[in-house]
Amino acid sequence: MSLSADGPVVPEVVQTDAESVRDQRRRQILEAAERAFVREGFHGASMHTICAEARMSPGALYRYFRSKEEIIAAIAEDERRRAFTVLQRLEGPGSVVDRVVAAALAYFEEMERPGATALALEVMSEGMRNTAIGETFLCNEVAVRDQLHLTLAAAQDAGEVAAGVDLCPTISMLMAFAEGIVIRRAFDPMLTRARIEPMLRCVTETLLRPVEHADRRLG
Amino acid sequence: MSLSADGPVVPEVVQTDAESVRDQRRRQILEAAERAFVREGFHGASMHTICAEARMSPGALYRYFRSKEEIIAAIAEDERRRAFTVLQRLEGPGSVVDRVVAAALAYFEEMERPGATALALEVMSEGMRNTAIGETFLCNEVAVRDQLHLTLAAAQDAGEVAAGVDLCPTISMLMAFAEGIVIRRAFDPMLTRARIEPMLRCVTETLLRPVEHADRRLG
DNA sequence: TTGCCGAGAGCGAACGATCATTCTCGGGGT
DNA sequence: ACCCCGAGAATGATCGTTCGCTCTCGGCAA
Repeated sequence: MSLSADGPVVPEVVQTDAESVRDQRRRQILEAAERAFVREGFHGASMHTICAEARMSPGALYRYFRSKEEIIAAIAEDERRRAFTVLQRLEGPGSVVDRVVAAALAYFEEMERPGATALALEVMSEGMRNTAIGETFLCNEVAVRDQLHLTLAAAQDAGEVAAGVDLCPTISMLMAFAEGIVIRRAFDPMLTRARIEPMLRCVTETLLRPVEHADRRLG
Repeated sequence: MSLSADGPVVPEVVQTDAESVRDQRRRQILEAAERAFVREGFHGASMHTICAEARMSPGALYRYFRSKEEIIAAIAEDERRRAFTVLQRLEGPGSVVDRVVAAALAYFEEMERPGATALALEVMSEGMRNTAIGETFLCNEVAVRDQLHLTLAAAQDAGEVAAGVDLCPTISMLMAFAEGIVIRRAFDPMLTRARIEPMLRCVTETLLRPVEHADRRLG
């Protein structure tokens, strides 16, 4: 990065600070916008509301974001990045079931942030239409699915997942279950982590075991 | 209701026809609004768009609905009613697992209607804020939960569901799973009924079996 | 039959409010 | 001196809603 070896040039600290100030302003706006969107939705919240929430004039705000759409896109991308981060748990220690459950629990914890679920629902709604936000959302879905596939395929090779399990629909089921729990948790205070975990683990084990077509009854 | 016993008054048939025409217009508007909302969301779609979709002028439309909010509420209530209807499957023949799975499959079929999932997501988003639509949504959630509780409690009394199963969180899990599958299906064409059914059945059986705390490994 | 009547459906321009965005301009740092 | 930042008024567009008007149609007196 240093262009000259000895000249005092512009100290990197200053440049970093300057960028940091700009980034800080952007983050301030994004956090304000997030609060506004949680309260009133992407289309329900006006720029004036966001400005008020960020304690900024429209003129100032528009120096950092070119449009409302750009703010929404940035927030959707943040959401994407955060959701994807929990998949690091897939590379931790323990059995494959342990790791999948750990990732799911981390996801639930992540979504406990106030309004996180409301925001996710908003992103999903937007994702159903063919907007740019939808692109981001679908891209993330594919990335999550790929990551899960890598983990489960390795576990299957190692004999930890039954050979007869068709991974793709199984992954869909796991993702559906996790997503469904997140949404339900927003309305249902009974769904604590302590109550979720054993069932989640049980279901995960069931899904990764060989398919049993025999008609079973409870004993 | 009849003020005179023998007078010819106004024949009821005429009145019925008049109401039918009005109901037909209302349904025409609701269907148009639904299409518009699916395309652009509750807040994204304007009354002009809805009017164009319904081939009506604003003046005409406002004779049938007092506000946009009223249209949204009517659509949310339709959604609620439809979703609740599938629970009739809980009273059909077969084991409790059969019946729960049948209800879930009926729900998936119901949600295959174009845009149904988009609409449901929109209703959920709105439901997260404390609007009147949220009231409708939560009311429906409770009704579904109660109905499931009745069925499962009866099955538990009959010994068909393990006595150790805590029904309330189990019901939450079942609902979460079903809802998650519906949402995922909107993005994932792989989730056909044929692929879903065995896994759904397997998971349902697992959830209704006694909790096993012992650490199990695949054989 | 003809002509007039009132009711209600429907139309589309128009309303005030609010939307996202831009313009103008004063103040502070270099 | 310059320059960029930020404030806040102003912009045209669009929002949900209303208003004044026309058209249609059934009933009734002549």
